[in-house]
This record gives sequence, structure tokens and C-alpha cells, in this order.
Amino acid sequence: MSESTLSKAYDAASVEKRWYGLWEERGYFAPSDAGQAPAYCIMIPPPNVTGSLHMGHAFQDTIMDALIRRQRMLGGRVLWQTGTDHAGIATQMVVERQLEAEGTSRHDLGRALFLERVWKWKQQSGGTIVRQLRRLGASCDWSRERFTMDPAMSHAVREAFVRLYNEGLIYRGKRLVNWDPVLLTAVSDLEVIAEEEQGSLWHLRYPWAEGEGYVVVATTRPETMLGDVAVAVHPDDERHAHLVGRELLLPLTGRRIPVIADTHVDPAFGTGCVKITPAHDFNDHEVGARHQLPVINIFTPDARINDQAPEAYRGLDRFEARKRVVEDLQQAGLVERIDPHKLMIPRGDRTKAVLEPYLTDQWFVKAAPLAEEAMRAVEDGRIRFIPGNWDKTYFEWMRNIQDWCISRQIWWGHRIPVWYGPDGHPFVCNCEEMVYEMAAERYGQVVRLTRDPDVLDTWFSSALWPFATLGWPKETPELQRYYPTQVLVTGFDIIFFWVARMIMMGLKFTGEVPFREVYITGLVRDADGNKMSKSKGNILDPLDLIDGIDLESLVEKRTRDMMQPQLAAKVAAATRAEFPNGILAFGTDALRFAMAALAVQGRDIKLDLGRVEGYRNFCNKLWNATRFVLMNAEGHSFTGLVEARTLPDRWILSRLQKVIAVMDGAMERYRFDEAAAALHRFLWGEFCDWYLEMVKPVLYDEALAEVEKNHTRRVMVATLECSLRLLHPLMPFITEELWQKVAPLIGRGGATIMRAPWPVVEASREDAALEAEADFVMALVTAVRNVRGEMDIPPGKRLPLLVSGEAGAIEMLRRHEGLIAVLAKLESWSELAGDVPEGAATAVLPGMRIFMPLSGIIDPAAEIARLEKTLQKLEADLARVTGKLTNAGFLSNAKPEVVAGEQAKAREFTEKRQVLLDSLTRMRRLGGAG
RNA sequence: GGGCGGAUAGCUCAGCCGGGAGAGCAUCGGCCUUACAAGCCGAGGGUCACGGGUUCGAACCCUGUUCCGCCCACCA
Repeated sequence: MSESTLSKAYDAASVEKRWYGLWEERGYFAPSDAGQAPAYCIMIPPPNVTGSLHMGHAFQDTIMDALIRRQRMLGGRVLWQTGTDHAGIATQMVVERQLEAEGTSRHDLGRALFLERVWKWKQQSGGTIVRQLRRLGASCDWSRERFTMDPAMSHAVREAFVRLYNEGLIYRGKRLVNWDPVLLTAVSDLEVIAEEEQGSLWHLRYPWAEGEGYVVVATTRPETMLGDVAVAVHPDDERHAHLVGRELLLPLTGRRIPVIADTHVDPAFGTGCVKITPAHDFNDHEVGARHQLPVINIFTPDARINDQAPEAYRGLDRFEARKRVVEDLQQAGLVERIDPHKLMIPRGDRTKAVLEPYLTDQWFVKAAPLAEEAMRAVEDGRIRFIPGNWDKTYFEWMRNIQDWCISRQIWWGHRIPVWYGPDGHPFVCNCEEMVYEMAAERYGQVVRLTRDPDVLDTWFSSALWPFATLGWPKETPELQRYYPTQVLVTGFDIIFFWVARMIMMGLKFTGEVPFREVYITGLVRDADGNKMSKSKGNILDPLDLIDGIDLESLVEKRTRDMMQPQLAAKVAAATRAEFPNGILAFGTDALRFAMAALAVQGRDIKLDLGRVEGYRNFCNKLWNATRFVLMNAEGHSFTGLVEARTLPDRWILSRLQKVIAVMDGAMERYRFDEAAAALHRFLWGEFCDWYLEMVKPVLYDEALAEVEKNHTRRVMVATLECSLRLLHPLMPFITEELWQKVAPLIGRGGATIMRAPWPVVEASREDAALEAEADFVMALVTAVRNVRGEMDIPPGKRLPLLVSGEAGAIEMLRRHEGLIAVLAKLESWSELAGDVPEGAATAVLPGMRIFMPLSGIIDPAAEIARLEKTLQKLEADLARVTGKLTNAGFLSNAKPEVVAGEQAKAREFTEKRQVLLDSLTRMRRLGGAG
């Protein structure tokens, strides 16, 4: 018996558990090898191995999976390439923190042992995020999973480095870079987060070397004065022009420094005199270079004062040094004043340490030549951003692109493939053995080489992801088949870090774009619109929405390991207020559907749990609709039947074609919100609310022949079966579960819905005239229900109905009287003969007036109120339409069909108005009499 | 300083080519109608941020203003 196979309520957990393992085991995620079918490929943005799944992943991976599943059903050779990123700095920090807890450090271990330790950590903990990804139903091809530190990936990285180097696009140089004094490494410009903080502007007096007086300079970093080499004024600044060329005595150091003129100075800021510290400020460095000034570095790598500075300050941390320098200057009477001042402080995006401009040897990628090609690819449409306006952001950055500092002084990462000879000559090669041969050739003997100790920026390997994962630099079949990939789905936050660099590298090494489209998603925010972050304590874990979580566990989770434990109480309180009962288990499908429904283009999404719950209910609705279908179709044979005979059958099939078309259009335009809305509206609002109700009188009619019922049973099953396929990309689990039961009934079964064909519009099933007839039936039923609802008539009470109107409308009613009688709970209907009975409620439909004699049942006053309300709305509508039709401009300028439409409305409204007025008159009479 | 978004029902958001303001949630009323109370049937709720313009007609196009958000940038 069918009913026993489906429980009464949908239980997401038990359904979801059943399928993923099977799909993966049976290899359904791997590309089909279907001959010459078109290839379709998406590269997952590889999540950090250190990461765990967050809402952003849930959002983006749902979108990617929906695209992939649909394409797979369309029959393409579909690859969703997956893998993880070694995340150099993040991973190294995780392991270093562990070492710290054990009372040791990476330096105690040494490089080799440390790396071993990181690999061990990766083995044990690196799989978290890919396990979580599976819970989302992500159908990536795990058999091709890559890690950015795999040997093949490392080979590709070295190859890319060597080729760029040989072309002069990678070079080494001593430059001022952003330096993280905690991590002791350079970082790229993009890894600098500048935030406004409250500081001070110190006004310092620098006395003249000869004679009386001083110059006042304003600075936000007084401690760097120990490295000053000049004071600059603007060449056109008349106040200071006479000072240029004279010498100052730099306080605390005894050094003499010149006053110079440079246009960098803004005469309007501070005193118009700027101290120049080429070693510790990007602008000053340029000024220094222009004037051939010396560069005096006063910091050690961990930002303590070094031996270049006077002895008194050596060894002091930069912040202590600041205090001491200011104190000493104050003692000497050299501080004029200290103003509060807001300024931008640069911090490292990982360590949050204040960064220092620091002069070191680093490796750089010469970006401008690569950027040129990359811009052209977007200009000429080889790559398209969705939404389109992101190309502005892209161009803006590309036009002003700076050389990319790619060397990092950390250990976890791709080591730079450069070896130095005894004289410092660099040998750059993909293969270590070859390097020694190259060296032997140069020096005439075998020599010892030392390898560059640095590793590459993690984003360097990420930039190669789209082709390196497919086998580059080898010309593999996969590379030929799947590259360029179709679409990249990612967030705007990594357009520069990743998207732009993939485009540059892709074009450079393959001559082709890495992807044809870039779909930029919004950010998932909390219910109040705040960015989710650990420190704010407002993180929602997608798995908690899937599995549910009780309040105490949620509070514990949000307050555990907080960077600022003092916030824990506040976070706990806010959590208790927002989720007094914890979070319900909504299941993966509901979460995915919510993500799709909220995926509006060009806008961040505020995660509304009510929405997720609503879609959990939708799952349940679907579940129960399927139970109903199974109960009524199982055990019957309707093979060979293809016709749709009844109005409901023909109507639902016609509507189904529309949904298929809408779904295709929406998915192709990346309008997942439209896709979700169309499916929801069709399945709940049309299939369940109307069709399944309309089918009941047919199936329950004992007088009707089985064959007639079987026609309807078949349509019912076929419609559901097709809908499940349409829904599958967004709700993979429940659709598989239900499809396995439904599809065999129409001989369509298969091992998995994943490989079932994507629905195709059957134009012959579309029938506008029939839909209009169905609309009439539904409007009539709704009108009766409306009266019932407003008049508080008991739902079970059967009512008689009187109608009058056009022959066509009456005929439609006659054709579907059985259906209408059931849906509207009518006792009988007849054409109005003579006067409208006293106390009848009235409603007006296109071409028909209906009257329900309710004398003694309804309250005349209530009916009067109802009619007046309707009339009021109608009057407003009529006034608007009349206004247009009496406007000469409208009549002469508007399109004829628009005018005709308005005229039709005017006739309809006028007629309706008259009916309502008549009814009101009657009711008032009755009310007055009673 | 430059650039990009956003402002529509109590809340979260749709609204396509300019032509009768929509959905979900929440609210109110009535229902255990044998698929579903995670449900069914109804109802109420809007100065489309504000000003000006174009147009026969503007939530939509142009322009100005206010507020909110984000990105980029070397004012010491």
C-alpha cells in the first residue's frame, strides 16, 4: 500500500541522509562521456582548508549546484571542479597558534619539521569544509578534487613563475612594501585594510642648524623623525620659499637635514612643512628618490628601533619609542602642540597588526602589461559581468593597477623556484636538478646553490586555478574540453584578489579567458543587515539551519573562542533575544530554496529565517501533494494514455509549459529569485490549491468510467513528475526521494533524477483560450468564497446560486457546473428569472452577475458594508480610466491596443458599478425594512 | 577626493519595454473540508524617500536633494 511508504509529514533529515552517499558512490557527479555533447564547466572558488562552511558558501554553492544540476539534466558533459586552497598565511597562523599552546614555535621546529606539521594538520582537519559542502548537496566531481599544494598544482605554479620571469614580467627589487611586523612578512596592497582611527597630529619644532629659530612640522608618527632626512615645503608656498636650501638640526639625533621644495606638499595641511622619512612612508620615499636623499631605516623587522637610531631608543617597540620621542622633545621644548586627529591606519587583513612601509627585497609581477589584455577581454565581451555594473569596478582597478608583490616571508606555500649562486646570481627553473646544471655551465664547475627562502602569495596559485586544475601546462583532454569554463560564481570582495588575476593569468598562459561570465553574488547578512562575523557574534552556521540547534548550544557556539571575551555576555543576550527557542531544523532543500529565492541581483541579502521556514513548509506541501497523488494513482494502469480531456487536466498542462519556459529563462539570466518564485507559485498556488482540488470530483465520481479517471490520473502524475525535475536543481534531495516513487507510475523511472532529462516545453499543450475558461471558473469560485468568507457563512453550508449575464459566460458555467459546485460548495444554480430576490448577496464577474439569496442567513448591514467597500474601489478605478479616455492626448498618442484596453475596462467597470448600486439599493431597502 | 549600490505594505523583498501597486512572513476573521494545522478559505494594510522635469500617462526615464551601505585613494 502506497501510503505506508511516505510518512505523514516531511522529515528532511531522513530523506537527505539517504541520497548523497548513493549519488557520490555511483559516480553521478562525474561528467557523462556523452559523445560530442556540449561541455559545461564551473570552477568552485576553492575554500580555504582552514575554513568551515559559512552562509556565503551556502549561497554561492547553492547557485553553482543549481546551474550544474540543470546542465547535467540538459545532457551536457558537465564538470564542477572542486578543491581547496592552502591559504598560506591563514593556515600557517592556525598551526603556529597550536605550537604556541604547546609552548613551542615554528622556529624551534625548523622549516622542514614545521611543514610536516602543517601537512599533518591538513590531513586531519583540512577535510571539514568539504564534508560540510556535501551536506549542502553540492554535486561537485569529488574524484577530481584538487588542493592548491598538490604536486601537479605546484608544478603549474613553478612553470607560471618561470615563464613570467623569462619574459621579464616577474622581477626582484628592493622596494618599500607593506610589512607585517607580527607575521614578519610582506603583504600585497590588497591585504592592507585601512581604517579610520583616532590619533594625534604632533606639531614639532626643528631648530635651524645655524642661527635662531625653528621650523614647525606636523606629523602623525613622531617616532619616525629619527629617520628623517629632510623637511619639505611646497615650491610655490611664499611663506616658506626663503627656507629652501637652509639646514635644520634634527632633534635627538644631531643630524643636519636640508629643507627642500617638492610639490608633494599640501601647503594647506598642517604647517605646510613636512618631515621626510623615505624609509617609513610611501610618499616620502618618492620625494627622497626625487631629491637623491639617503634612506635611513630605523626599524627592525618586528618594528623595534634599530641601531641606525640614537642609542637611547634602540630596542624600543615602535609605540614605546613614540612615547619616548615625544617626551624627550617636550623636555627640550620642541613640541609646539598636539592636536587630536583622525587618520587611516593600515592593518593586516589576517593579523590586524599595524603595518609598516618597510624596505626589503621582494618579488613582483609587472601587472600593467597583463592588465591591458585583461581589460580588453571584458571590453569586447569575451567576459561578461553579471550584474553588468561590476565591470566598472574591474576597469577602475585595472586602469590603476600596481605591481603585485608576490613573495611572502612565511613557510607554508609554494616556494619560489629561484636559486642563488655564490655570487648571488639567480637561477630560475621549474626543475631543481636542471638548476644545478645551469649553474655548472655558468661557473664551469658544480657549485652550491641556496634556494630563495620565500614562498608565493597564495593568490598566485589561485590565479592559475581554472586551468591548472585541468592539467595545465600539459595539453590534457580536460583542458581542451572544459576550458574556457562557462561561469564563475563569486563575491565582489575578491574581484581584485582573484577574478582579475585569473583573467590576467588565464589570458597569458592559455590565450583564452578563464570563464565567459562572472556572476557576482551579494553578501549574506544577518536579519539586521549586519555583516556576519565571529567578533560580532552574529554568525549563522548553514548546518544549524539544516539540522537545527537548541538555544544553549547556539549561545555556546557563538561565545566560544572569542577574540574579545568581554563581548561574550552581550552576544549571549542578543542571541537569547533573537532565538528564544533556538533554531528549527529546516533541512538542506529549504535552505537552498531560500538562498535561490533571495538571490536578487545587485543587492546583499538579509537572511530571513521566516523565509527559510516558509520553504521548509513548501517541502512539506510538496511531500503531501505527492502522497495524495500516489494514493490516487498507484495501483492503476494508464500506460498509453496521452490525452488531456478535462478542463483541469488541460489547464494544468498548459500552465506547466509556462513554468518550464519561465524556469529556463530565469536560469539562463541567473535570476534564481524568479525561478524559485515561479516554481513556488505553480506548485503551491496552481497545482495544489486548484488542480488537486479540481481533480477530486473526477476521481471520487463513482459514476465515472475508470478510463476517464485514468486520463486524469496520468496527467496528475505526469505534471508532478515533470515539476519534480524542474525543481531538482534547487531542491535535490526531496525531489529525488519523491521522483523515485512518482516517475515509475508513468514508466519514466531511472536510477536517479539527476540524470533524468530536463523538461522541454511542449507548445501543443499551451492553450490560451482554455486558460481563459479556467480563469473564469476560478474567478467564479473565488467570488462565491469571498461572499462566504465575508459573510461568515459556515464552510459546510451549501448555497444556491442565481446568475445572469452573457450567453457565453452562462455556457461556461453550465459546462463546468459539477466542478464549480464542488469547489464553491453550491447546492444548486439557476438563471435568474424575474427580480433579484430580497437579501441576495451580489458579485460581478466578466460577463456575469451572481446572486446568492441569503435572506435570513446574512446580516444586511454587513453586506451593505461589503458592497460599499467594493464600490469604493471600483469608483476609483472607473475615475482613473474615465480620466484617460476623456484626455485627448491619451486618445491620440497612446498605442491603439492600450486605448482599446482602457475602453474595455471602462465598459466592465460601468456595468459592475451599476450592478453594485442596484444591490446596494435592495440591501438598504431590506435593512431599512428589517 | 573618486566610484558603485540602495530607499516600494509592520518585516524581508519582487515589480522586465513607461499604461490598472505584487509575493512571502507577520496581523485580523472563519475552518480539524479523510494529501497537508508545517494546512485550508477569506480580509485588512502603500504619499513607491523628497523636490523639479520629460510625457497623454512615471515606482519605472532625466535632474537636484536627503538619508543608509559598500569599494577605491599617499594629505603628512
